[in-house]
Amino acid sequence: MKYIHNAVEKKWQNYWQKKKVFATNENPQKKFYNLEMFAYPSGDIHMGHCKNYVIGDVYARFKMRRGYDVLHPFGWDAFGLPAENRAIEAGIHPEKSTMDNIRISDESLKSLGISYDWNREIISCLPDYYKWTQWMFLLLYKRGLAYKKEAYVNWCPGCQTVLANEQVIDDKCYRCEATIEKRKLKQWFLKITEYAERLLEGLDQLKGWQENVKIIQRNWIGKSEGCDILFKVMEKDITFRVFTTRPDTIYGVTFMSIGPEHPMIEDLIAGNSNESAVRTYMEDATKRTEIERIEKEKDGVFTGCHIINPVNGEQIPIFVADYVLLEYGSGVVMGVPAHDERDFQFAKKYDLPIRIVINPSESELELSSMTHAYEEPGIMVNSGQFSGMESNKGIAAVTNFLAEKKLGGPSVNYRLKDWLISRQRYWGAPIPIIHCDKCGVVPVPENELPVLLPKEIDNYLPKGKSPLEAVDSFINTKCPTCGSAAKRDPDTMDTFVCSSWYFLRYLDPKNDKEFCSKKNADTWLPIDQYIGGTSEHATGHLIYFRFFTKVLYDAGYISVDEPATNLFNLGMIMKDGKKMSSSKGNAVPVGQFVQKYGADVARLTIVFAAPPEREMEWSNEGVIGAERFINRIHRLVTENKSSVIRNKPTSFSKDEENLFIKINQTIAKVTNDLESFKFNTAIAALWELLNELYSCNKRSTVLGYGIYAFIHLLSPFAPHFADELWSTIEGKDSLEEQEWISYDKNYLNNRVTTVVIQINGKVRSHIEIEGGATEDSIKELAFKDEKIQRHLQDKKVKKIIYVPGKILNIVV
RNA sequence: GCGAGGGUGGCGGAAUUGGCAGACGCGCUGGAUUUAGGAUCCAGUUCCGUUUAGGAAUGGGGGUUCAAAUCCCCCUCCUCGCACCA
Repeated sequence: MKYIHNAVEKKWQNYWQKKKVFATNENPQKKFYNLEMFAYPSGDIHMGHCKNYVIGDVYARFKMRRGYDVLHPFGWDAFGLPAENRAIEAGIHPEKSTMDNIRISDESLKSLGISYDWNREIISCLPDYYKWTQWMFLLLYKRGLAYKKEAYVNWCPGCQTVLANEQVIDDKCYRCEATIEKRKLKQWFLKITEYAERLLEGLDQLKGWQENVKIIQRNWIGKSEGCDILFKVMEKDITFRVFTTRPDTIYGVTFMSIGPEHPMIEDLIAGNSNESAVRTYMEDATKRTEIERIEKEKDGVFTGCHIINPVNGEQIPIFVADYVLLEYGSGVVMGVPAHDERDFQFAKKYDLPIRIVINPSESELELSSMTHAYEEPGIMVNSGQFSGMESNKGIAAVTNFLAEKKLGGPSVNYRLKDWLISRQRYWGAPIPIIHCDKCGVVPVPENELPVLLPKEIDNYLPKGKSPLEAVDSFINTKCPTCGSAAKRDPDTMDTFVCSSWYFLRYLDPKNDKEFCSKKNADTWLPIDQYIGGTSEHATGHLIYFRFFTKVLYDAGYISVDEPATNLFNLGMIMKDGKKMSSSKGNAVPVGQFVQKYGADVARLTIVFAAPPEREMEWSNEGVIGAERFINRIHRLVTENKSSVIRNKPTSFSKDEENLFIKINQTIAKVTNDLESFKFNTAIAALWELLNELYSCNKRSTVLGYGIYAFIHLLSPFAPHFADELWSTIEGKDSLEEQEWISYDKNYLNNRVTTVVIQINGKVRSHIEIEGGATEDSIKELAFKDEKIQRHLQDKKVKKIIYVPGKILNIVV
């Protein structure tokens, strides 16, 4: 008799729903916030998406059974490029497409039996959600953390919108892979850089985050300590502030480079003879993509102006050079060719002087034989009063010297840039700002939120500026301050804004007065376990939502300043060596799979194939194994139904005792493995117990108890099947309503232990001992052992090492 | 280039305060049952050695140790992140 999954799985899903088994306890005693990352509704949901849900579900169910009041919600990141691009492909209005997809996706998740509290489902493209996204924007605006500026920004010609730095991967768009261009546009930014230091420091307290993710974030924030130096331009009344980490090389400066986008260039070149040459260079440089700029030989053009070195009064030429980044430091760099490789190449190309000011401590550099810059520390030379000083000390000395003379001083720079959130796209939360000719930028008053995204729109296709600009009823409005005609900001917000605060909305999803009450926030925060793919989110979402948390903390709305104490990062599901996706044609659809094999087989396949944090290959072999596992359990239980008992047996034979020990060991192992996300080895332990129960040739109370325990342990992984088995052994209700099974500490150790006998570290024999055998008695047994005696012939025993209960190593 | 992680049978993977390498699964081999099975059950399955005795083996080389997949050094390959950050 084979197990038929379809009817059974439906039956239990209905039962869970009817009995509200997964409804959140509003007044938790022992709260546990278990959250899987927000996902965009793709409609054709496939196994590649499911790992997140399945792993999170196993953990949530386990925690519930351990007596926690678990909050396990889910919702949809429904705005933004992924959802909109999909809608455009299908030629369907984004709202219809998104809501249809959500319906399908919800069905799929329900068919997998994920233990969400569906009453708390949130959908970020609905007004009752994005009202609060807009509210968040206004909060940031009020706190001076949202501002509009004109800047060179990443423009995706495919998606026809600007993108944040975090959305540009290798010079390409993260959604459509078009090569990114630079455009000078006026855009909204969030001042995440103001939180750079706290985002960096906060990482230290995140003990439950993998070191790897923290390292990536540290690098992304890119703190760099150094010194600012003020340089005066000789020909004009201009002073540049220049950041350097190597003020000890200040005497080696032989030129100055300024980035081609720098706004001061116009002032520098005005009226100079090479004005037009510089303009041409600037235009060419701005047109190049970042990769083109990196890959080509470093070049530049002389501006006609000079700068004065503040420590020795030298006059130094100023170049415009496109290897200088406008966004880092001040966009002006001092050129020290002897001690910086880039400057070295530049100086060689233009035959600029190279002056050695640092020598290695053991030798002296020879200018004529130098092929590369010397970037290591050493001894300062040709450096005025600092000559002879160790360069590492010289950094502080020169910095102090400059500070005293008011020519500069210590400075810190971050690689992190402000977060560009404007999008010239239809499918997003409108930016709640009104532009008035008289009053300027005016925020929409809170009581007028949400600023609704108009549903009726002739053309929502991206076309380089926001489609909302063409919707008169939307764009034309009155200034809230002076009442005269004004226009709304036409852009929508980056979808990562929506996902920066969603974890708070689950705490109070129906509240129409606040994004979340303080009480609920204090009850549930922080997220106890956050689960998802971190590699793709390490520098985006996971920084953004930390940033939002800190802002809300500062504003007094929540009492934590880090959102999640534990973060578990998942590896992706692959198929044929590639990431599973419908566009690559290697997707295994959830609907079809569940129909054919059942949700529990899907779940078991995912958890057994590989450790959750590792990438896993979806294979038919894995499915076969999971299927066989279920059928084997089914047979065992049906054949022994009548002998199942729920109480621990109290008396047994020696064989039965060994089995009882195995049962207790398995309970302990599965419990520990569940706690630490080692789901694959938990299943392996269950297989072991299953095989052992199978090989019992005698029906006994221990076997009966073993089956009882097995069903318990199986339930987080295959909940429908376990509940069904539970009911066939006359269990009441669902296992979800039962406490997690405990083990008997007195039956964790085997009665008989095997001591390995080694000679010179090689295994030669085994001795089985019962109870506590002394070292001497083991030695005695070992030397009587036939195999050992043979190996010891003609040899002298030098030393004997005994590891209690494990190994006896005889050294000869 | 810099940073991080990894390399274990035919395959997915176990084993980390150093203590029997290869748990568990897949596949494969043999058998049982079944009138044909991608079903089920039993047994075997790292490699070399006909069997036994034994030997070799955790990317390669060296070291520490009674004992190394595990610790240290050198090399190599793979994956990921960052990449003109001054």
